[in-house]
Amino acid sequence: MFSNSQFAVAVHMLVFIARGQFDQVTSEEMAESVNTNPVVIRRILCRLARGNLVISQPGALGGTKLSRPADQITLLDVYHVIEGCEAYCLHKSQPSETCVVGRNMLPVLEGIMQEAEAAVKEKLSRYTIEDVLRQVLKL
Amino acid sequence: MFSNSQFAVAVHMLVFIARGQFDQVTSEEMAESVNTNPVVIRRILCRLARGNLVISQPGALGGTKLSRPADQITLLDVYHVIEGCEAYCLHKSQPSETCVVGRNMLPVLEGIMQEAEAAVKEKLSRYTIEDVLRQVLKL
DNA sequence: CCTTTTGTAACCCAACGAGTTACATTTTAG
DNA sequence: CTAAAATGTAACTCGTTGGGTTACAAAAGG
Repeated sequence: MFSNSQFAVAVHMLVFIARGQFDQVTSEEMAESVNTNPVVIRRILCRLARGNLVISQPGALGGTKLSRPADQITLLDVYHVIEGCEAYCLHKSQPSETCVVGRNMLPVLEGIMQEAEAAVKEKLSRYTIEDVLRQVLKL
Repeated sequence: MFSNSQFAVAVHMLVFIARGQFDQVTSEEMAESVNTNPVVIRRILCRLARGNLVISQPGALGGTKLSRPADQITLLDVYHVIEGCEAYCLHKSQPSETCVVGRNMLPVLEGIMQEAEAAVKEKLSRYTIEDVLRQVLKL
């Protein structure tokens, strides 16, 4: 969960796009706001597009826009697109099969971690890109 | 949050110690159950000891025991000891100061992430090592 | 046809996690 | 007093990963 900066950058990008209501935005412009390389932006952009959060157009006058209004994109949507499959990290090596604790620890921990992750998702679902944009502009 | 296996291993260790109610347990025994190197165990053990969750004794017949009953150690206690300071990852490079979004994104995200982390902590506080041990033995 | 932009591949490098060896220190047994 | 067993910790390796960078094919408008 959030072990790299991709989620934060993705939210930043979406908010940046949302602010310029009408026009499309280029990866160059986003890179400048985030202060990183455009390729880093485009890598994340790809995933956002595949997750149907944005629509990108190549070519001159190309760029990216939101696929739907900013108040209909939640941070949970972003989380789903970015975090992929493994949200948390458990044992690296398979614990002992001959020890009761070793044998059963993983499934038990799995259950607890999923519960924790569900709590996070619930929180994230309560914020939209619009909400974040509003908070950003209010500061 | 949980970007490495230390939290899982720490819980594993504590449950392992709790199961052997009376005796002390050696890092060697824990390493066998977790299936890793004893030094990996002792590194985590150190932090658990400094966090007053366990008491370790060097020397022959030495080992480790819980500092208090297993039903008085929550997973939140473990989280506090293991996760240290930075629980989540935001931007790697400081965003643009000249862009409204760039300038204000970090504090806004910080607030949201702290709320998410609080939700996780709340969930973790509801489980004790005793609870986990019971679940493990029931499987 | 030229320019602009996305989409991706390929590479480098720094950071980090985990495993391992080694050893000083502590403590008990004999 | 010495040997053995255990913790505590430093130091090293190695594989993985994240992020930055260059390069280039493909798309699209003027």
